[in-house]
Amino acid sequence: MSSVRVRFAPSPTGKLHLGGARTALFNYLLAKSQRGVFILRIEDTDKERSKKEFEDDIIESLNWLGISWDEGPVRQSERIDLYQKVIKELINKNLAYLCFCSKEEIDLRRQESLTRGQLPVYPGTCKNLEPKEIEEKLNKRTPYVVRLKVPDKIITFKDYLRGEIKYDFKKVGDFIIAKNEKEPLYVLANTVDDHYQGITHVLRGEEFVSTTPKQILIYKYLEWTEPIFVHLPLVLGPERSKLSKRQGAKSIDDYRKEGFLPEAILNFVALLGWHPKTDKEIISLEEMIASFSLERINKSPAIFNNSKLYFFNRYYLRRKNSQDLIQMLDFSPWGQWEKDYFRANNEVLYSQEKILKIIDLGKERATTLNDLLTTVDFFFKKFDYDKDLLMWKNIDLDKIKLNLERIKKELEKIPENNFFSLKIKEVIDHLYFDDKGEYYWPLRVALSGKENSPPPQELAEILGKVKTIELIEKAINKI
RNA sequence: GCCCCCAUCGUCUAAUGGCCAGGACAUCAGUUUCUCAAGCUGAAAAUACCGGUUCGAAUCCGGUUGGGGGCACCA
Repeated sequence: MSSVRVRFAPSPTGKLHLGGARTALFNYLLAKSQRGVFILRIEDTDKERSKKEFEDDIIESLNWLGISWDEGPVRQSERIDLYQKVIKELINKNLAYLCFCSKEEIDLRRQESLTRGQLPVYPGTCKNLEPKEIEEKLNKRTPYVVRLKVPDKIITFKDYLRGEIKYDFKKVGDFIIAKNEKEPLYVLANTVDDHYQGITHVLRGEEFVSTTPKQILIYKYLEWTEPIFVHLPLVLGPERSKLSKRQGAKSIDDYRKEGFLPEAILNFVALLGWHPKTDKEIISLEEMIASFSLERINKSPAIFNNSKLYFFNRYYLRRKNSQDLIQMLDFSPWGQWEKDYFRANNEVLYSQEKILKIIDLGKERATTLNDLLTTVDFFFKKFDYDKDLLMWKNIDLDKIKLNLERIKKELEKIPENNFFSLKIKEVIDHLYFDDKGEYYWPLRVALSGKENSPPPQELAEILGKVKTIELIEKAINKI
């Protein structure tokens, strides 16, 4: 059995989005699960729309996701000679011909057909031009395109997921395969590359089903073996239509910038149209490779919803090693905080160890990398709050003040080298009779300025004894 | 308009003729708890509709409806 060779063949006309990432992932998974080869091909035949920046974005996004390729990137713009050779061969075999009809002419006819509710089929005006005529027109430098002759019949082809699909070539007419000998169109260039790169399985979006018969015709004309076609169900946006920039579809790069983790995106996207055999949905790239199979891809389009992506991101973020997280976090606001707070007070920044603890607390409460630090921002900036925030239930502020003073007194007794959350908690737990909140709540507000925060004893440990006492005093003075 | 594809909880999906249609996210409730988050327990929630085949249909067939894709000198 010949080994599997697949490709991901994006056109660099936009950034990589979730749909493209899924197509890339499925190709990658098929290759890896079969010990095959995964090729990255950049389909940049459209010079108008292809941009280097998009190519860069696609490559960077794939790298970031951890989807690696074995061959490429191969750019179609660098293989023009190959396509030219094939175009010539098709013409020589009288399977394709030069068409000198002007674009305006064709467009006009199409409009007419469409308004009459008919299909715009090319009538074959240039199909049987005499060699002399062709030569004349070429000498006059008349612009032309290359059309493929289509048989007057219905052909059926097999899609791996959908089975036999019928297609009537009468409804298409002789279609254009190249703008000229050096400028092939998608149908041609894509087919030629798939053939010469020995592609065994074409996994691509469902939007390509209708071009498949055209490509199959080329395979037949050239007596090439067809690959297996697997048209993936589309990933639909919340508006229930194909993902596009137009509809505000976010790029992988956008998700990265928003603080999403590659493993979350991968896990999320893998489940769009595919499902492992078991109910285990938290699944790593390695596990996907181990359990991937084409049979388990389904046919119906998937509308993605963000809440599950958020869930995955929270899940992976919580389990991420804080040491690794340090490298991934955006610390640029720290400069500002440092100036505002630490420098001004002539204090030292947190030790590496304490930063790790801060991240530990933040990652439990964050959805993305970006809001990790903001959930614990009180560590880094001056904060203020209304004294009413110190109030717990209906207990009046005088009592709260008393409690804070008691906390302060007790904490002052703890030696600095034993100022740990466990010890702090132990001390506070000796203070209350039945309602912890009378002590913990005002302490939290004193240390964070917020009504929601990680446990106050954790905050105290990180802040250190001096800072903690200072913040408690500040709270006392407010009342 | 024409051609093609698709159809299970709100969303992603499992169940490839046969046990109460299972899981995940989201939602709600309880539990835990000083708050938040996380965790744990539970609830509500679906086979689009109409026929047919069959002892038996989410599953096979036909139609209806709905959704999507395509109809470029884009990919």
